[in-house]
Amino acid sequence: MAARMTGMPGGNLTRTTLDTLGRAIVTGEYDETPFPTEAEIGKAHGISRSVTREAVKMLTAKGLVSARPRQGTVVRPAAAWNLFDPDVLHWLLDRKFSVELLRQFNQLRVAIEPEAAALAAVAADDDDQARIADGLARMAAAERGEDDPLEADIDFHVAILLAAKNPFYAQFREMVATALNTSIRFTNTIVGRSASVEQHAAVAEAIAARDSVAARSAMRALIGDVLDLIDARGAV
Amino acid sequence: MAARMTGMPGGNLTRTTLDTLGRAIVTGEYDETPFPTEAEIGKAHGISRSVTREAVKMLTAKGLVSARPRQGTVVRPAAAWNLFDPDVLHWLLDRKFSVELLRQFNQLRVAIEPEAAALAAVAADDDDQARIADGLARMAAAERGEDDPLEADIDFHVAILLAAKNPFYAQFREMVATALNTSIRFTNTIVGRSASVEQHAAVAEAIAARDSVAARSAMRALIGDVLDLIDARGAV
DNA sequence: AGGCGGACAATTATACGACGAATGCAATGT
DNA sequence: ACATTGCATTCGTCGTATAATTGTCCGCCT
Repeated sequence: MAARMTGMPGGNLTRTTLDTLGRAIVTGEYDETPFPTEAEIGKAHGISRSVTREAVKMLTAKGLVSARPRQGTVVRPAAAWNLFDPDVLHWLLDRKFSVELLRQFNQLRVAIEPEAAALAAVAADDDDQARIADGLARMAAAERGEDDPLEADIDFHVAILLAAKNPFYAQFREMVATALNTSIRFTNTIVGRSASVEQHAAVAEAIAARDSVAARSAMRALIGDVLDLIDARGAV
Repeated sequence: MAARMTGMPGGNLTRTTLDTLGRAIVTGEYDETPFPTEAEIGKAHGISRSVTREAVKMLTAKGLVSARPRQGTVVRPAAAWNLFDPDVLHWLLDRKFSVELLRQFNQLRVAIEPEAAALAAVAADDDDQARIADGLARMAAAERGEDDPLEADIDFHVAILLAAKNPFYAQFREMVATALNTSIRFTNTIVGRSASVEQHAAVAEAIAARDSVAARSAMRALIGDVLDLIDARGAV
């Protein structure tokens, strides 16, 4: 009887259940219908109540639901969701690729990354500089078709986030990675990225020259362009 | 035999266990000694394994630990922690009030809040404007000893974050609140906040005038001053 | 008739016990 | 010395039972 979904990646039952429920919640599957009870979830997925409870507890930890006796488990308003949780963000970006969400996320990037570049200009050590330079080199190589453009782009931005030497900025690492990953098909199909490498180079040079102000404005220009692109497209 | 810690706030056993374990982890209690087994945790706290597992699962959801059979549960490196989780941030700020952490957090605020103010200048509706004005008024009142300065300050900043009309910015709501809450005893004991109200007023006026640029720079100046304060103190 | 209080029921919270699966480690044999 | 095998440990999963909480509803009192 048990579903025995051991074929799924992650192997672990609780994890797969968490994923399924998380996705269902962010796709608004329980906006009208009430969230099922533990017993119902278990029956529907062919899992025991222990597994169900652990998955629900993890959803609770991420702010997606809250549970009380007699009331049942209820989906919390989206404002209470922990958007910076990698899982939650992943589910959100996967659900249907909303341009609106992409715009909002890049509005965040335009705040974070310029400041990260400014901090990096001050705090980056030799390893950080090397990593940034490497990311840039890979972007240039990708331009010539010799490397993966997405990976290179991600590496570059992540290198700067890490070079800021601030754990809060480092936190955006996985977020930027997943967001870039899902947004690339959008931004890249619109415009050639010929200018992009130059802009990235400007950022890298400013950081290498330890010029905080220049690094900040270069990065702001870079992401600002992406935002303009999205706004232009979104306003259609 | 069971500890019956029903006197604790939050009432719920799993929650209190989560809190205890979370605090222990961020205070580095398991940096040397290995993380205990589920059975050990249960025995130590006088709780069943179910509760233990659910608490550990929540820690897993927040990125603090990872578990594998035979290997046991291990504390993940701090870089993997979900710093933007309200619980995690709370535990961190509570642990011993590190000036370094406060500085790093305000380095984040100096990225977020000016941009939020700029967005608010564009997107704020009448309710948002009213809330911002109210926060400012309360700060002024607090200046005269007629209101709680901390609450007023928090309300003001939160109002701007919400006015940005971007869920990612709204996310910082609880973070700024808790951080301000714990940092107030630090920043407030150093300098009188006479100038502070004026700076806040400048931000509010710029937003009311729908002047993004002015709002951004005013907010940047405000938090920049806080940062300078911390840097001056931290550099002793 | 209307408000109020208590019984009832539904649902999560907690607990206990058992078995399975994975895996690091050691013993063992070649 | 090395590969293989067996073992012990620990998390993973399951099932069931009981407690606690609280919304709902019914009946009683005013």
